[in-house]
Amino acid sequence: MRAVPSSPDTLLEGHRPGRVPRAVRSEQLLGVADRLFAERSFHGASMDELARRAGVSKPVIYDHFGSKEQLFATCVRRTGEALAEQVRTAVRKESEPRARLRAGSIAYFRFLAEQMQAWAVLFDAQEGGDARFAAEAARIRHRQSELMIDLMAESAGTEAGHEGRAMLEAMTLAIAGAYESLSLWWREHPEVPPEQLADWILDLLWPGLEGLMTQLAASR
Amino acid sequence: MRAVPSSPDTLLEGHRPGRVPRAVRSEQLLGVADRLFAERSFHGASMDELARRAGVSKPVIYDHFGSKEQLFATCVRRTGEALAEQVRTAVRKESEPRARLRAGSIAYFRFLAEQMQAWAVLFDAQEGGDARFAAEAARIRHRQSELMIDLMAESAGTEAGHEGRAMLEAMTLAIAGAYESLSLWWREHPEVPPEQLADWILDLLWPGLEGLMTQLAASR
DNA sequence: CACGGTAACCTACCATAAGTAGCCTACTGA
DNA sequence: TCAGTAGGCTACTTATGGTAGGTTACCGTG
Repeated sequence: MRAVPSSPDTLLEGHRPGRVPRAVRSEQLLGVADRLFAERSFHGASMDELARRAGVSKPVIYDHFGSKEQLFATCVRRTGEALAEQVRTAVRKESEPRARLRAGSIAYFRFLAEQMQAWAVLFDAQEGGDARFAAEAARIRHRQSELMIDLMAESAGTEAGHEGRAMLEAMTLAIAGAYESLSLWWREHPEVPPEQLADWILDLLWPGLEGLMTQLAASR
Repeated sequence: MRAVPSSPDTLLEGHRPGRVPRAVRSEQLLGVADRLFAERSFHGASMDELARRAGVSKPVIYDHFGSKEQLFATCVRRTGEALAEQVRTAVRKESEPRARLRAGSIAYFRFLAEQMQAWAVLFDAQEGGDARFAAEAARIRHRQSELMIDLMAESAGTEAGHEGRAMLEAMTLAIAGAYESLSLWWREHPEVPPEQLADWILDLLWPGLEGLMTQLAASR
């Protein structure tokens, strides 16, 4: 075999076929992996296919990412960060707590709608099955909700002490879980607009959230 | 080889070693599988080890359950049903909506506390990784929350129509997701008592929930 | 302008674990 | 007594994550 390294999946400018600088290769591999995981989900994606699609041999991938799980974790983390960034930006455009939460929620669902692909990577992970990225998934969820709460608190000036700390963390995660599940439901009902989803979940969460915040502010 | 089938994991009365009626073997296998999945999580558990522990050969397991995933799904479903039963019973002991939700929540967390093992089976699934039991997990989550809402509605006499239907379903799932995430958090903070968890999440969800219910009742 | 060192890659292989084909054997009822 | 069958077993195949060890293009230096 070993014919001309026939144009791989993604054409990188410059470095014709083979031989590409490490950073570039990494990026390319992550891109291909993102797509692959998105369409086949973690378990269904094989490293052999990934290698084939990337026009590269398996050891190259292992040299870059160590293991399938690490590669997956990296993909998830990147997507999670992009999502967080979107939300953060949207939230910062508003000043009133409820408006901020609403804006953040809409941004969140919009991101999912645009990046169904990335979305799949993010959530099939937890659904998907192995308990292996629990850590990664949890971290994302954690950061996501912490972000929203923090951003809300920005305007409320709350900073809970002792006991309230645990509660805040727990509630934060619970909320993130609610968003996650709702996102899953949305997959089967894509006709519902993001704003609608946001309004629903705000109606559900906001009253209690407001109560918790004033309660925290009082006991500080 | 083929020595005396040396006492397997679980001694079944009657049928000494080998040869056991189908139903009994099924039950025994499910028991061993429950424990195995609980300690090793789906991916980490191998069918070879399961067979070894059960004192049986692999094809027997496949004859009973078809595949590792089906076996796992069965375990999850059973546990989910047990959980639902606990919750249902607890909820029925109260009559006021809020009290019912609280009782259900406490029962939910108590179940998890007592059955950490079963719990692991239920939730590592989603975390765990493969997107393969998504269906099963979703179904459980769905039923779980539907149950709680239905039981609450029992006393409120609400039965939404058209549009509200979708919202109710979505919110129902969101709530289940919140409980799930909270349960995950609880694993790292077992010192918090179930009642405390219940109160926290009630403070978070109840106000909005009440609002949604009256809103539905009005638009009916 | 050789030329040694290293970064980027590859071929071939191993190990594990899911799942299967085909045979054997203890019990049951006629 | 003796089929017929439910309950089991051994021994394989296949798929796939992961690795050992060698090969070639590139680049800075004497």
